[in-house]
Amino acid sequence: MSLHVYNTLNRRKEMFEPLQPNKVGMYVCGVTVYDYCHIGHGRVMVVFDVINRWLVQLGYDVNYVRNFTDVDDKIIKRALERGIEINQLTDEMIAAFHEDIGSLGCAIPNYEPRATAHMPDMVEMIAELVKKEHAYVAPSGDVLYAVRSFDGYGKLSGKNIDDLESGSRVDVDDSKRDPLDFVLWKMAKPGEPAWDSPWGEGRPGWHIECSAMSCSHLGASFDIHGGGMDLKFPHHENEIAQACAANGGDFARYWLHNGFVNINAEKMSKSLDNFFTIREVTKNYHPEILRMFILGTHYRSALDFSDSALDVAKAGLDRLYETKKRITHLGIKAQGSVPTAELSAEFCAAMNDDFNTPEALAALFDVNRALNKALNEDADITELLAQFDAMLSSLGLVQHDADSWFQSGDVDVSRIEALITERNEAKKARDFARADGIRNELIADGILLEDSPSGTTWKKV
RNA sequence: GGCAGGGUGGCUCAGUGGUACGGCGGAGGACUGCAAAUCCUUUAUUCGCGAGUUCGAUUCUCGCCCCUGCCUCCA
Repeated sequence: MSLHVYNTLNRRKEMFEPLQPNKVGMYVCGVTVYDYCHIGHGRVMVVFDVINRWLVQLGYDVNYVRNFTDVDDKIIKRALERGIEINQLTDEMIAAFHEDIGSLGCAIPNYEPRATAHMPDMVEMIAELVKKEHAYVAPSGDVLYAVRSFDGYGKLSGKNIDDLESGSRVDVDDSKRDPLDFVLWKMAKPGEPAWDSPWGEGRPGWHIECSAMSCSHLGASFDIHGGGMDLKFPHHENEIAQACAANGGDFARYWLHNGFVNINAEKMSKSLDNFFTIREVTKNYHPEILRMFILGTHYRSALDFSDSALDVAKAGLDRLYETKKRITHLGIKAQGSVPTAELSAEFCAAMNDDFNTPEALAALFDVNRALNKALNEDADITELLAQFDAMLSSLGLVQHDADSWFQSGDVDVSRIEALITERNEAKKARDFARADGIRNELIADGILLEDSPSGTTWKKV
């Protein structure tokens, strides 16, 4: 079965066919860098990391682009509050972003453009829109996009302009020809960061940067554009209006949107102030647990965040690491990568069906069980191990050393090892009272000893 | 008000026109000096409620109830 993806544009699953055979251009909306990433951001990054991995697994040459919004009102405000330069803030947050997202096991995209590095592209696109009369200069001096000048406006989000206005919460602004018109170029107030433009010193509106950066890296028409569900309207709608009107291309052909992360059945967001940052959560839970948690639910569904959900994710991940640990201790290594044709049919079908990671995980656990069974029976595991490995790397899971997975934290390793040696001697002498005494002593410290034919190991519990 | 998505066992999460995947948890067993891990067996006559279509619906249609989201910055 070939890859099918749910395309928000047409509200159905479609067979995925890239513009150029074997090549995929994918743009994902990144973050505005004024604060640390929360779990919701983490979800987007993990989801599209897995999508990227799968496209690569399918043999596509993927050009993955993810931007940083490093000019914006919130950034200006935050820098002012902290009394630091804007660049200092954005550099700091970009570094933190890389740390956080990297800890989640996400590969770095091919390009990570910053808005401030693409001013000429934006100015050029705005000029084109003005020239084609899709944009106009308002009395305030701001350049606005005229939504009614673009026929397809509302197609992505399934809205029409008149409906939007009837029940609208859109601010009425006299300088706008239509309340839904949005800013392309914003005139700078004194003290604000500003760039030159034919309309005076100012800065770009939020939406134009993604149109300009995606087209500049991927062309006027490209394959995939992704992001969180909340960006569907107005951000992505506006991106389409800008890019299509300016370039005349298709812009993105497949629009992929991931669902929200919820807290107590409510959307996690900055505005509701009910968010957890990645670094907060990973203080208590290994980041890979967060990744497992994210992949346990289909990317388009809502994901309910709670400690108990993370505990469940951890339990599942532990199970996979147990297998890896057994294999590691037996000194067996996987032989290279597995071509897609040889990957488990169930796993492939799941991933090809709009990246159904929960179902893919079910296939993974089936292989996990088969592998342990084979190990118990001392059978040949070459094939199973290759499958196991390929699935894990497709999902970006179990990427750490198995022993350190179970042994992380503050522990006195030499003391544990000494006690293991002492206990082994006691066992040899059939002094089980002493042996159990040692084990209980360690259990009190959160250290669990496990005997196996290949020796005694320990882990933190 | 408009539009969109959802309600599946103790929890979680898939899925399908022919009585339901996986994980966690529970129970029993094998293995073990005992454990742990692993494996095996078991744990929903049932998929929000009502009606319809059908030989047959959790899956399709209609109505209802409830939840969430978008319509303003937001991943």
